[in-house]
Amino acid sequence: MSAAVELAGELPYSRLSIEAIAARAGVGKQTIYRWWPSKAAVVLDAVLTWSQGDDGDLQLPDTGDLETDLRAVLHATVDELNDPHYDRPMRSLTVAIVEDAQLAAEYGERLERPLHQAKKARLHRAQLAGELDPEADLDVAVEMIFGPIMNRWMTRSGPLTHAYADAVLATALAGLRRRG
Amino acid sequence: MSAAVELAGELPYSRLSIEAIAARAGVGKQTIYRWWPSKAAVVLDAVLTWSQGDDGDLQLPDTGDLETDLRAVLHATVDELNDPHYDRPMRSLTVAIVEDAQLAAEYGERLERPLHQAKKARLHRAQLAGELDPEADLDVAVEMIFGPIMNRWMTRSGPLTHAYADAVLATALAGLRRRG
Amino acid sequence: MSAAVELAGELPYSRLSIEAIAARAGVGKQTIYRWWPSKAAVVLDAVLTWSQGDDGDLQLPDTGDLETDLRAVLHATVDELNDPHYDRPMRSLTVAIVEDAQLAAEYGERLERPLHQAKKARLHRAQLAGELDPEADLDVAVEMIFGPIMNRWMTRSGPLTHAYADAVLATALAGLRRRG
Amino acid sequence: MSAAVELAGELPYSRLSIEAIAARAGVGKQTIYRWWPSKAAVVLDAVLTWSQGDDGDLQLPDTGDLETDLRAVLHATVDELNDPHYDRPMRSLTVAIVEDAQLAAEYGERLERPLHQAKKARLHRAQLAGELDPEADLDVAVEMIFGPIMNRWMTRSGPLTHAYADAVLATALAGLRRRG
DNA sequence: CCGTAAACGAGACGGTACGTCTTGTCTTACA
DNA sequence: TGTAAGACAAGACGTACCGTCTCGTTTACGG
Repeated sequence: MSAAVELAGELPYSRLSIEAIAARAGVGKQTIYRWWPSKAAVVLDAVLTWSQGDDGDLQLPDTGDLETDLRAVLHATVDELNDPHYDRPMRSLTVAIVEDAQLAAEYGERLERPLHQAKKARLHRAQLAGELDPEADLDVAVEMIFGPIMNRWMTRSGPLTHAYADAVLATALAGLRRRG
Repeated sequence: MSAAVELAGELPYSRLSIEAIAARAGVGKQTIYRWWPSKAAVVLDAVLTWSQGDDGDLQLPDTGDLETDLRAVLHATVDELNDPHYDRPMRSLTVAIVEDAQLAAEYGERLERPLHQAKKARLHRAQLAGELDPEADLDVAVEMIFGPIMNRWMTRSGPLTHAYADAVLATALAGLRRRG
Repeated sequence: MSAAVELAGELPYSRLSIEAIAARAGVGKQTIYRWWPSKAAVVLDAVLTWSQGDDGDLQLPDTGDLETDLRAVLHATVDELNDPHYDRPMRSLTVAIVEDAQLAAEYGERLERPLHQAKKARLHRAQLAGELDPEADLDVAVEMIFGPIMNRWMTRSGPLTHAYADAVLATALAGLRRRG
Repeated sequence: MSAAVELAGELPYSRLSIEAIAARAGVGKQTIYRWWPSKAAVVLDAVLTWSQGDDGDLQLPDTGDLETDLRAVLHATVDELNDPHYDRPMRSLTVAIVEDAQLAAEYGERLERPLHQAKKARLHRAQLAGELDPEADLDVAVEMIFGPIMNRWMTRSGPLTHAYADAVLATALAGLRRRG
């Protein structure tokens, strides 16, 4: 239910109760327990449902210039991460994932992997176009670009700005570009 | 109290109760509430106490070859992150940090920043030695190297191996090295 | 629950905890709070349940001789008050009543009044038979007979014996008998 | 300390805490524990201190007419019992007495007995004057007169009025007067 | 078109933990 | 030396939720 997303947007994960979700949804507790094994699973499904609009555009933009395209994606990502409506439910989900390996696997399968594949596909096209080193490991490459940003978001180790995203992107691409 | 670390090593954060910590420490609950405002703060102090041995060696190795030195540090980091005795309390702390901006700030101040400074100092020496681009933003540089690894640890988005660390390091340094 | 009576028979009221009653009854604390507003109310209901056997015999003996009948009742009352199994829960209930006017009202309604009415009815029959002054206020009369005994029990201002009860009864009846 | 009386006048016994008494008196808790073994003992001493003004007039009025004199005493007693400033601390003390036989003994010794003796002395003079049966047990007589009133006060089994006191007194004296 | 069974809302239940309060003991620091 | 101040271990308070378990009551499908 999307009632879970509402509440996840209002409360930190630890304050989020199945009881409250059920009440908000106008639903008996048992109905929730019938369909999900844990609060974490509810949150995962809630976030999945909520972000299902994204599922269609599993295609990153491709103008022919990788850095331009990725910059657009990173800026959008940064904007989302700075938007409380996205930030709060996502933090709840992240908490669940950090605690629970089982859930992390399901999250990886259902939400992260498709996104990862889309990013990797864009990098692969760039590699074929000679923009990137043909030897580069593209899984690592995706994580070089997005990992530092996600890490800064999670730990709030610094301000999450377009400028930061640009710096990360520039450095990562510099390391990934064709040598020699 | 280090009794908190013990329990944090046995249970996920959500199952970790102040009641249990107090009982294990042979202490009244009120004593804990007197000194810490929340479970999260207890966990932070517990981890700080526990890792205080590290506080002295705020000096990264310096053999003259940056990549060798960082590789050693990253391998050690990866090994720690793969050790359940370190992983479990650290995940508890991470959960607390993801949920609570206040705590994240305190964590940044007391544990992360000194480590960050040490890493940055090593990079700075490499920059002076001409191993890195003199224009490079070293804060970003540190996060380029450690961010992807921490992110993979947290989200378990892939195996956390020495090889992965090496790949991240190589790519990051390639992007940071002197151009032209 | 009659588990409350057990505990009320073992501990003074101030040491009697809802936690302990719940544990002894094999019941969650919330279940008690759901049904009773306070420890006092639990004790009242416990005593009511426990003494419900008495509810049927709301008829005092009537041999035709009032003093004989009342003596029997008073002796039984004194014996009960001297029996720890009765004394201890009853003291708990009394403490609750002395402290809490609300509870006193409910106690009066549900336990004391029926007993009072039964006593008054016996006195009324005696009054019709000419054993008592037709002008006597029978509510006062009941309290003249039982009040001093209950007061001695509560305050332990002296030994609570059959002889004492007899002396009270004799004096009270002397004051209540037909004048002239 | 008379600070205890203040608080006993504001709160029911169960809410009265040694901590609060100490704080109100500007005194360390330990100082209280040094001098009194329990909260009950503090309350007893507080009430004793507070009512020590009465200690002098251990003489009941003696106009020559017993009923008139006792009526005056009973009316004063009833008025006190209906005055919250007296009622509340006294209820606290009563609760302590009902629960604790030890304290009841001390209370009997230090507060109740002198009053009882004064009442008994007045009855004794009446007995000598031929107003009462020379055979009457005066201890019982005192309790016949005061017991019903104290009992009605404690249990709130009915309104505590001058009229009630008069009725009790009249009945008791009727039973105690010279027979034949 | 109706009987029946699944899923439902509601919410009581035995429990665990919360964060607060008080108890009686023990320690510190000042006067 | 004695006292206020207050930390401490212990444990009860009353509340919030947990996950399980009946309860009737809708729906909605197969006979």
